[in-house]
Amino acid sequence: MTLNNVDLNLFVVFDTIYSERNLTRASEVLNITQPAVSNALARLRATFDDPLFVRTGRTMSPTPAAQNAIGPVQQALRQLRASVDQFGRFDPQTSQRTFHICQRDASALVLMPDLIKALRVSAPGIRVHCHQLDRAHAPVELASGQVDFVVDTLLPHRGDLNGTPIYTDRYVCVLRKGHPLASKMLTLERYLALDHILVSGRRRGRGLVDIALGRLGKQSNTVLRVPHFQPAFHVVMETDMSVSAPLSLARRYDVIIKELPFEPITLDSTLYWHKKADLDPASIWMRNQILAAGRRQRQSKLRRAQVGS
DNA sequence: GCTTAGGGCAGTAAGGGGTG
DNA sequence: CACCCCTTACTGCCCTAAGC
Repeated sequence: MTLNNVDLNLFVVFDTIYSERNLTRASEVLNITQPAVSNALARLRATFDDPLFVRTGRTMSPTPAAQNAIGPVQQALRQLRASVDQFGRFDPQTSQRTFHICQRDASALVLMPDLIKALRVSAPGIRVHCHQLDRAHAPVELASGQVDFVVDTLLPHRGDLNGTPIYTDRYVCVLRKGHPLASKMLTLERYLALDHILVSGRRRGRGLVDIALGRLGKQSNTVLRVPHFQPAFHVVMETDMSVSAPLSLARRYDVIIKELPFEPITLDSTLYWHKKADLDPASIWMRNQILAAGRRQRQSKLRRAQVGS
């Protein structure tokens, strides 16, 4: 028996006849005429190559083959009905869905604690898997469904992706507590004299800070290059080196924060998703959760203190 | 895009078997 | 034997594919 040649409605008829043990009552339940049920039963008999139900007095008794089939059929129908009921709905309280998010460590460090804290309350069954951002492959991964969301400053423009800003951050200079410059004004000369850490996922090329300094005809003294911010902060806290990092991230460490002594570098974090997920209730719900975490991030920044110069 | 032919399914009507 | 109820034959409707 191949399923593509079988009308799956026949299994609903099978289940109803089994429950009612009577074709006339089954027809009333199914809201079709009795001969229609009889014809459906004839097709079921041809499909299963078994009488399935035989008349014993005034009832239709199931054959051993029907007895064997009814369990799996009823289980399959239950699953189908549950799927139909769930279609187009998303209940965060009961969902077991896993969301895959590609992002850099900076946005993960800023967004995830707040996002996950909120999810543990509103959606305890939901899982979040964060993946390292590969900007070149991110659009393809979104299109294939391997990844649900990408958080990045800028993705190559594609018509099949949608994006909305989450929060805007700006770069600041980070020093350890007790650093010789901790209580001094950070001038451009003093900044250029520091040993710097460059955080970049790329193996070569200038960072945002050196691009800005380049416009002034200057260059920082970069002595360490790392792919993530977390090791950079730990090195800063143990040495007299400095790192230029997003303010919202710097605030999470016990460090001295100074405004950069040149043109401000802003960073617009954007949430990207594929257009095919536009109307997916689960995707809509998660987008709102991420955007809400971004809003809370902005509000907490406004509430907190000024940065030194 | 329209027409037509064919297949599948449900409905009606009639027939027939089983039961009380 | 009357009644219940299943099966069968026939009909009409709908959908799909092929041809133009």
